[in-house]
Amino acid sequence: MKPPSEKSAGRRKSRPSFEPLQSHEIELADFFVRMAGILGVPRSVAEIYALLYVSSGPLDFDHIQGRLGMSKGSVSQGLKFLRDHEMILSVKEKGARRERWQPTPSLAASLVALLRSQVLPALEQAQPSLQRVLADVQKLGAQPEVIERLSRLNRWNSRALELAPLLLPPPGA
Amino acid sequence: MKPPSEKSAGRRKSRPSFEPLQSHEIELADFFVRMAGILGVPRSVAEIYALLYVSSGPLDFDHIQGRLGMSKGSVSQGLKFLRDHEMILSVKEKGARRERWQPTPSLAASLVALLRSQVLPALEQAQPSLQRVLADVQKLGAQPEVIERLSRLNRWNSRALELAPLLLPPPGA
DNA sequence: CTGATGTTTCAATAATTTTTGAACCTACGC
DNA sequence: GCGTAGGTTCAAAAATTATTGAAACATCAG
Repeated sequence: MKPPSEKSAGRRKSRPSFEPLQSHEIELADFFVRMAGILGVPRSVAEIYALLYVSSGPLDFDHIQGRLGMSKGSVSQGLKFLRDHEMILSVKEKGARRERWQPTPSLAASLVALLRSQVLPALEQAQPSLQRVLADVQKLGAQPEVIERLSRLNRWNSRALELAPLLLPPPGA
Repeated sequence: MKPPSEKSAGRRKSRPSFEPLQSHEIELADFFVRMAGILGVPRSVAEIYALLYVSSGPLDFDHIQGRLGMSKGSVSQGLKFLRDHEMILSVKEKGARRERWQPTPSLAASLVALLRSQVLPALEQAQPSLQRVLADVQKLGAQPEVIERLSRLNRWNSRALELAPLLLPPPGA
């Protein structure tokens, strides 16, 4: 029932025991959590990013887990998310086993990648769907007003798809 | 236990019985639900908007509830949300008791209002917080790299706040 | 007023999303 | 190869968010 206390941990593996977050770290995390929330990014991911953001050097897996007090699973998934969206970089020293992480230089670029990954697929998937809907209401002889609305929606979607590569340039360009 | 069947409803109040959604209506709803999801807007709200969007005239409370098959509570809250974000208008005929709803003319303006309401408060609230964080890390003598990052974040936030009124103009301007 | 219609509120429930942790991989140094 | 540090997976639990529906409220016609 009672887990071994931090201090009396066995000899074999001196459980490092990390500092709890400092108030400025918490405050920054709150900021990132809030912003992330708008885009539907989970709290744990935002916390990891915030920690890396205020840290002087790159941090490894165990430090992140220790300082944030979250589970391995969350850290692993969070890092995966941040990696996939090109928001962090691994800095592996030669001869070292573990990876260490830091934010990519540009937060702006990171946000663009994030937006891209959310919005673009939706726009692409919508295209044929919207065209079908428009065709349907035309066939069914709907009011001109409704047809006009749906036409406009279609045009918007097309334009957004054309513009997307410019506004949200893909990583390799 | 057994509710009175649709057809055999009592004389007094001929329960109207609304048509189920047609396939093109469902498809459009899916589109709006998807897009709304990106901004964290709940499904029921998106469905209401979609229905009004493909409907020829304004719809009243009962029609919305009936055709979408959702509860009174959801319809009420959904309409409140859409009203608050200026995404729908009520068209009450004189002498009529119930309100009837239709989308505002510009979906673009609606989206702007929505974004505004999500992003602006976050930016405003963040301002003092970010400044405190920056002050703290300076006082604590952090690495120049970290200080630089946080300075940049601060500048961004300030600029975003300045620009916001231009990009996301408030309703009355 | 009064009664009925139309709408809102909100506590309870349902649905969804996030987090956890233990089992399971994987690759590297030996 | 072998053992193990380092990390991933994923089913179950916890936390959060959305929906329901019955009761309360508001407003208008009579």
